[in-house]
Amino acid sequence: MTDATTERAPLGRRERKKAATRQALADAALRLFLEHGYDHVGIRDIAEAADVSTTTLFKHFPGKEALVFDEDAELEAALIAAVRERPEGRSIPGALREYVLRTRRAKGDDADARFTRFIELVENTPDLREYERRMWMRHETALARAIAEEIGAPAEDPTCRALAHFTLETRFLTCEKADVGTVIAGAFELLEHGWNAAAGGARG
Amino acid sequence: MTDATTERAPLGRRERKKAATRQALADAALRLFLEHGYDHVGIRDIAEAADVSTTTLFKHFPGKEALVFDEDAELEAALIAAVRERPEGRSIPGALREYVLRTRRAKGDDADARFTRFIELVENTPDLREYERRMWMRHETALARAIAEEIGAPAEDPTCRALAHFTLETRFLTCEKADVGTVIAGAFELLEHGWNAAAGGARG
DNA sequence: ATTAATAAGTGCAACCGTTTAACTTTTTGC
DNA sequence: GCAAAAAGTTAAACGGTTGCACTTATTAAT
Repeated sequence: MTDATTERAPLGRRERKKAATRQALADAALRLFLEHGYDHVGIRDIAEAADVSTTTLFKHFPGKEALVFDEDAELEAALIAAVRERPEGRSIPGALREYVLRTRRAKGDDADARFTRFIELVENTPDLREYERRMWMRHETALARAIAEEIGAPAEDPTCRALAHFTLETRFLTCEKADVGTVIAGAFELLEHGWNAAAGGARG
Repeated sequence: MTDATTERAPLGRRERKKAATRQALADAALRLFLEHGYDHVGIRDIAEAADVSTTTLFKHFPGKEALVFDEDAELEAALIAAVRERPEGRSIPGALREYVLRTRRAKGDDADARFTRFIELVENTPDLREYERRMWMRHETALARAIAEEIGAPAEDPTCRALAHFTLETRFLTCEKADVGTVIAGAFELLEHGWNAAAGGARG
């Protein structure tokens, strides 16, 4: 999903053109994907729809899947903040559960039909799901370090890393019949109790 | 890895030839991969080394990565058995931890140098790691059902599914400095305590 | 035994995502 | 102004994968 409202620096003629090309590519890609399905749209189609060559496309995006997703620098910051600035008396996995449940993309609530279709596209396209998962999982190390710092454990503490890993994984728990919220709750059932009971006692 | 010792049914001339071709392909692939590295060996190289055409290769294996891995029907059975036939008084996550630690492929212990090189190949090749992960994770549903059945929970119980998912994931916890065993232990630290403390009390 | 149906294997050309290399344009620093 | 660096563009290729038309070998039915 592309969000063009995040510009601030006074960018020169060149960078403006670059951004425009990038945007044209992302727009064309999303439109075509929604129209014909991810697998039925080729890189060459997208490039032509944006009136550039395929080589130019790959200068802007590292691969076909990346055409659909935006930067995620802010995502990691928010994730860490959820741990660091959690309300008084709330446990770390508790704060993480709240964050995951709050930021999970639900299909029905936001009135934006366009966004709903975007979510469906990702969920129904294995390639895109996999790509999103890899992107999301890259935050594991940062999250693990934040958790460890928060409780004064060594940066590589295995339990902290496991909590980080499992927390991030909750977003991709497969759910056939039960709805997503229930499955996530079930997962944190394990994690919260496990964290509280784990050796080391004085965990926040 | 290929293991030719699992034949039992009296197979006809045709299926014998088929198996031979398949074996030739797998052997050639592994040999070439170890020799030159996964990325430096093309499908066409492997096909030629096995003296078949690329079309034939894809009749036997669904993709390049599959040339390296064997069937995994037995793996799932063993996994389920670890839960079902666990010793008296041992908890389910306890049995799973024991199974995971026992069957994890350690580089140094088995005296087979060939096998060691095979493991290194997989671990150093992102494509192969990903493929192995996907194969392994396919057992999630079966494991979740076995766990649920074992404690008399509904087949789709979210906590059981979460335990299954997280258990399988332990094999792919990234570890930069700490060794694998320590990280797995840290993960089960969470899971075992969480499972014991989770609502439902009478869990075995 | 002949024959029809099935399945393995072949060769080739194509498709698709991605990369390379050569070339042109724009920007930047002197 | 001007040369060097950076970014943009293009056509061609590469590597995994698939489709198609065809040959050959095995099995099963008549």
